[in-house]
Amino acid sequence: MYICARIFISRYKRFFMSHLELSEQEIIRRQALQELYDLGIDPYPAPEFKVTTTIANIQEKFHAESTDFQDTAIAGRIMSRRIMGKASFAEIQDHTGRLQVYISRDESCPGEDKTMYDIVFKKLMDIGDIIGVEGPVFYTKTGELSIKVKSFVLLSKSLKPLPIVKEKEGQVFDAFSDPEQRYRMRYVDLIVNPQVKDTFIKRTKLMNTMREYLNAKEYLEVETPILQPVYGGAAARPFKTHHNTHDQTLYLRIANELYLKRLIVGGFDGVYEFSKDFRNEGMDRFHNPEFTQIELYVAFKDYFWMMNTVEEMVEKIAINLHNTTKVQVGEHVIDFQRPWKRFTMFEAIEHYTGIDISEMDEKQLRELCLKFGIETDESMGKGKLIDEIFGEKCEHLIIQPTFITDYPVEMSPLTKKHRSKTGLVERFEAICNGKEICNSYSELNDPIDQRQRFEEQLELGKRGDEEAMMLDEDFLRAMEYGMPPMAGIGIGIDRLSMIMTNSQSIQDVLFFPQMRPEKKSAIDAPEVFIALGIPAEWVAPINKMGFVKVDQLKQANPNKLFNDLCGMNKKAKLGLTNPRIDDVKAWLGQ
RNA sequence: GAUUCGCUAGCUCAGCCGGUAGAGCACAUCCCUUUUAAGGAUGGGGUCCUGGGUUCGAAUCCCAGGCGGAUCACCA
Repeated sequence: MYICARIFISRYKRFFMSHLELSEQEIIRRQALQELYDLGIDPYPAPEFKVTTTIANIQEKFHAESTDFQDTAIAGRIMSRRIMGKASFAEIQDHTGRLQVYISRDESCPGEDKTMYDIVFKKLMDIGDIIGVEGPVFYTKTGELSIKVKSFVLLSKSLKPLPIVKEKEGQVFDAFSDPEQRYRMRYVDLIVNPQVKDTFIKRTKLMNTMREYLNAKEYLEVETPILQPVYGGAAARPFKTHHNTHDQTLYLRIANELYLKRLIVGGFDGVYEFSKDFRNEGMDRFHNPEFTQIELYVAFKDYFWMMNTVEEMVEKIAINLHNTTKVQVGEHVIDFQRPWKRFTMFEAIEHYTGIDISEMDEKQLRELCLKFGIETDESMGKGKLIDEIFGEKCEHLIIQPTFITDYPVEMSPLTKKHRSKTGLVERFEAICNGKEICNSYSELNDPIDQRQRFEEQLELGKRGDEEAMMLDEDFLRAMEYGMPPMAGIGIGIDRLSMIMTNSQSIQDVLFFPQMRPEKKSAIDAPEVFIALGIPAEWVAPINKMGFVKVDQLKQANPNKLFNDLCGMNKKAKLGLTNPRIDDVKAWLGQ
């Protein structure tokens, strides 16, 4: 009895309930799926489908006199269909583009049996299905490049209707543009919005350009720990996790700087890593909790050398992606042609505010912040105040790629002191489109100085700076063995990708940006309803009426519920035996 | 976290001085052998985000909540 009920429930879940939950179009597609099986057609076949070319290749190489492309086979997704009796047109999309195919009944079914065209193509296939087609390439009467289909095969049946986006002369109709849906269902976004694919191809090309550039210089691409017992190398709040075996707290890395430097101590000349870093902070159009940066460390170089290197590398990226050093970003055209402008931080502040702060002490800087309307608090040292002034008054105004050099020592605990200017360090950031795209220094390699800087950080931490760095004893030990002088840099891949692809939001350059979990309304399992004495087949209709929890159902008016259920049975042609009013009252415990 | 805007059919959106829920595309049926954002005709399709309140009556007005966008704050 128990087993019988289980079997019944599971069958009913699969067919009956599922149908009530699905949209009409989804039900129709599932019926088509069954009809395909009935015709002996596997909607998800195993054998390889051999494509002979890509759509882009056809579009590029075919012309009216071509004798190639007589036996062309392509595979892709049906994006539109126009059925005109014995002849139809469909658009197929592969990974390179879209092409029209022409399917006529007599060309695709030369024999007596016209089932493939009349039933399979016209009735059982839908927009979104993935098919393979074979036939010659030709131009239609209206001059549209097409494939005349001699045969076709269904490769994957689509059960959910795609959003239909149409476009003519650059004007887009019915765009699939809701950001939430685009980011949550990136696969759909990629199918219907071709420019999205392009953005991500550019992002990969950007990283490949860097990789090729650095490999050509024989720097070694390495991997370092993501789970770190002591996080460091940047100022940020971390994600915290726990390793059971060692009963140990671990942090997801906020940067990989300290590990790469250990490798330089170990004797590598140049190392780099594309690293996913994690910072437990706010989210907006420039910030995602996980993000990518490349960090590069090269022994025996200084920050001037690094400026030249990053300039050259980023210029190369612009050229590889756009065939020019000029890139359209929002309203601006940004030119990455070398050499980039260079300002010291003091020069930049003087340039944008007219005030020379190079001789000011902490008190004067605090007063200046007050004058500029910049909020300050007691935890802020001199360096932080200068950084605030720069951030508030300069950074957003810098559109063309510009190096800002020579930062205050307080903000840069891992940076070598300036060779000639006291109170400053040999550090630069490149600013572009009002945002930092990289951060670099002549790296501190004096272990005594480094220990002192860490201790100053601890002091800042005590003053309330939540981002002050932790003291990393193992890193200091490495440095005590002797660390070569070196230049190091971190480049934000997401930020740079945004600029290089003219994207407004970091979410547009991440395939799967972090989002809140999708809300699932709490519902009671069918068994809970059945326990009230409700026949299994009536649970789905009751759910459909909005009663998804039994508590909710018990509040219902039994007379109305009885009427509604009988009404639904009739209207939706469920073919069920109506309950009696006393049954309904019994379910509700009345 | 704060402010603000949005959530209506599979998709894009209208309706919002309260009175039977709409359009285009998509879908279904029929007709049609070269169409192109779209062949023609007919038709089906809704928990108007959720919950509460006001009211004879709420997609619409009020309150609370959910999710998302934008701006701001922290940060790369």
